[in-house]
Amino acid sequence: MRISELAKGADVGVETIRFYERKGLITQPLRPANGGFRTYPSETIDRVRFIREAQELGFSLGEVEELLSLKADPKTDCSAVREQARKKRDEVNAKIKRLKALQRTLTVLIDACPGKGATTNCSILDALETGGTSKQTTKPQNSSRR
Amino acid sequence: MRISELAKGADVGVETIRFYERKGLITQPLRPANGGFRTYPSETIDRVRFIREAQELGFSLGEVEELLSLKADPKTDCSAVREQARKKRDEVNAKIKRLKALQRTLTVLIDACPGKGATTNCSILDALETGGTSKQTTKPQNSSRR
DNA sequence: ATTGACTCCGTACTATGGTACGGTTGGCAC
DNA sequence: GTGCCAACCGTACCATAGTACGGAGTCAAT
Repeated sequence: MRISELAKGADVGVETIRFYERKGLITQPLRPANGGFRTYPSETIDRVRFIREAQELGFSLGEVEELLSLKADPKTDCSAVREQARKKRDEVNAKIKRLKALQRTLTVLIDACPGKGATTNCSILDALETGGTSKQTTKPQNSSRR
Repeated sequence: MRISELAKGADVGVETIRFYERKGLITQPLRPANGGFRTYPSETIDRVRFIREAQELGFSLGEVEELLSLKADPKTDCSAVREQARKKRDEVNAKIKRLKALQRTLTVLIDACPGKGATTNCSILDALETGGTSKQTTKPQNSSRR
């Protein structure tokens, strides 16, 4: 398939494909020696879709690369890969937990909100105090400036 | 409290506080008429912390503003606020679902990985086929380019 | 009253993740 | 073989989210 078909299939622009190629997230197929256009394997669509999905879930392209490279060097041992995957899974779990906390806060807000009248108590920051999204209520007083 | 104390309390740089002020995410206290430095109410720490937390959970500053403005205009009816909160909660729920799918994929990968030897089958994209993170296996063939 | 740390403010610079532009070449149809 | 669209490629530009910088003002201690 050609680049425009790939882009369409993954629902991104052609420029985005090229951008990912420059970033090394997808490998650019060689141009045929006899001249002409590059042809992409259809699996690349899945790869690009995965990139978008992971990105929308809050991973940077750098992190997406880490996720994708869970396959890595075919001559190295697999245990490192598994460790990486575990680490990533923990990260994802942590993120889920925090999102659930935020979700609870929003529920507190929704329940507290009378649904009509002035917007007293309809603040997410007020709801926070009741429901709690904060990971750290007591600050650890880190002295080192950033 | 002064700006540096606020920044320290929220674990961000002073410049970040100023940046949020420019963006309108936090209101800049007036400088005392008789000259001198601005003083910030301590609640602002919570506000800034919330901004960081929401951001890390994948909300843009624009979206964070939407979350924070779930309080909005004190003279308008509260039902709009509640609707907004519901919408945000649904967004958060959707994100949690997708993260769970990714988490399952990672688990499939971890389980499939022998833990030693060459890294065959230790690819997240292979695991995807087995576990499934894709929200849409059959593409909706959207004709409009982007 | 001078020093030093902090504040204020504008402007400039950075990184990330694209998006657009313009010129050239390639493929294909008529 | 002339058009025309798409691919190719480099460079430029954009928004977001800060971060750094330089000069002037402020506060507090010595």
